[in-house]
Amino acid sequence: MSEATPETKLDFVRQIVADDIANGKNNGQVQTRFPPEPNGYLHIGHAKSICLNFGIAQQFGGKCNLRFDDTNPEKEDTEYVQAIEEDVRWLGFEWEKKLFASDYFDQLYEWAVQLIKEGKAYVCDQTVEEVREYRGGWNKEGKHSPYRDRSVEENLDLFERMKNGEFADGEKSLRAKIDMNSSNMNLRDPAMYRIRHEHHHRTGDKWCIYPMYDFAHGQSDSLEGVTHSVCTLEFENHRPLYDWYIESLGIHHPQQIEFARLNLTYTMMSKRKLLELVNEKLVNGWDDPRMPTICGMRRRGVTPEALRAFCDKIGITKFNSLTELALLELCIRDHLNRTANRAMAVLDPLKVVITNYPEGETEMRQAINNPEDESAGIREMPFGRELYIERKDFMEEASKKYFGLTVDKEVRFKNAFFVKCNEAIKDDDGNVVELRCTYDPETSGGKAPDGRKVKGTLTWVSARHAVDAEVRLYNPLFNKEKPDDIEEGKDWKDGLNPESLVTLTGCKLEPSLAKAIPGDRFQFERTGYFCVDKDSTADKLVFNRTVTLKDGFAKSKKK
RNA sequence: UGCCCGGUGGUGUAAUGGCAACACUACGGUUUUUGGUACCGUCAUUCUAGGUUCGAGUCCUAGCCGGGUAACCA
Repeated sequence: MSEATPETKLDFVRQIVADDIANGKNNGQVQTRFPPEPNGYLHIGHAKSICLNFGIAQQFGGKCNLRFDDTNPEKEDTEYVQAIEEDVRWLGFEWEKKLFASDYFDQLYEWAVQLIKEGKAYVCDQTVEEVREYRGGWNKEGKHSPYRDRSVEENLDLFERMKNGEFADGEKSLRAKIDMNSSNMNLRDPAMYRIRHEHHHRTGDKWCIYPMYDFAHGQSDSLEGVTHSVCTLEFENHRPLYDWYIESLGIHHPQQIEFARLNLTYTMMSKRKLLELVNEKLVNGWDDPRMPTICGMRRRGVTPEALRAFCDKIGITKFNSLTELALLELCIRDHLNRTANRAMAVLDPLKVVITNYPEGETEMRQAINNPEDESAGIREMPFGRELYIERKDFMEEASKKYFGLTVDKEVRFKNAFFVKCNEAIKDDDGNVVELRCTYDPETSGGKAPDGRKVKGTLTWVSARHAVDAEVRLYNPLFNKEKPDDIEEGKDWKDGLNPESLVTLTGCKLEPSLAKAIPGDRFQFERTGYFCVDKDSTADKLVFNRTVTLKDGFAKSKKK
């Protein structure tokens, strides 16, 4: 269970945890939590946090909860709760407890009353605009709200009446009485409760006042016995407030630790913008395989193992980094290379007729399912007179660097024979529509008895037995490494890649693929990793390209 | 403009005062019935300037650069 070997380097968060255990802090216990707000779908950035929080618990013999920070009913919904649970489980983690901040609304209310009684909180009648004005600025002192010195009795009465629904939204708020001249804006009498006559997805209409994140998060951690409250960097300035509430209330004090969120090249991580892509139908839903969402990546064919390996490789620091998409692709390829069975598929078919192969005859050729995994076994695929190869595997004129077929050149058809092209048949427009070739029956093992060698090995499928499929090729959703860097006068959506989805129809697959079901993953040899999409039916197969293979030839061509 | 947090190859991380290490990318090569995989090789004055120290990427000071931050969002 423990991934920590003596050589394992601990990131700074794990180092803190390890030190705390060594020092006997929290009685050597470790409790973490993953605390999403159920207002959207999880993306790969959340995966980093999930792997960190659950990973720490696993590694140090602790526990990790899944807690929904559902303190703002406006944007939240059970649809998201279910999706989040599914995604966390799919990633390979199981929570100790499933919790909701909304379960603590009664306790939180009592704590608010306690702070009022201690003169540390007051009901304020200022409008949002007035609060902003009175807060001052970075170089501007704050001013006390005229309601700051209300008596405890009045505050108690007013707060109860807020709860009872006697006031309209925005009419009043409960504020912490801290320091209107703090250099940290979060401490200039922050709001604790706001009035929202809104239906909550779990508490229904019981409440019309809702606690702010700051007044709910730390106390929720505390209630759950969280020892290490790990969150992202933008909450650094909230830590003093987190600590202030905990200390004022005199309750168990978890330690908040902040780390840098994930940034990926060619990828947009903003929840708001992802929502916009979905709403404006710029993508086909949250699980569009181009989306950086966990469900999108799942549909695309990415494995949880690959995602976890990625999260492990990127490390945890406080540095605002930009990770290259290539690293994610490496992790995906690495896992799929070991686990995905090989198959032959021709995405852009060009017919090949083996003129010296008897008409109407077929023979079965053996193919290794996975050269990286002997236990995957072998399969058979039919070879005959008419075949398909990739159109790009034939060139009329080619340099010596080209390993494909040209007229008068011989190549190997993988798992079959040496094949030589004799003639390219063209249509009236001059397009090559068919290759007339001959094969050498003596090369059945893939080698020639006379020792002659071929440079190229091509993939192929039997025309008579091939099954048709639609294949969806995915490219990065954005053209730019940093889609958030928006040029003057441009919109972030101008950076969308028009070729992020390329749909191919009439692709020809080896017959064994006919029985593939949604979720099945394969390596189409020499092409990439593909999985069966959920749109796929027995009548119409649909494949998604998860990631291409590394292509050394394409690279050398670029030069 | 204040406050907070950062800064190590193209990228991401490591080095916990003692030989700057690992991975990715790129480039070159070996092997190969996938131009895949595997394997080998090449790529750094640790942001700058001072200081402390026998010794500084690491500690101190200043500067420069980057990020966060002034919702009744999280």
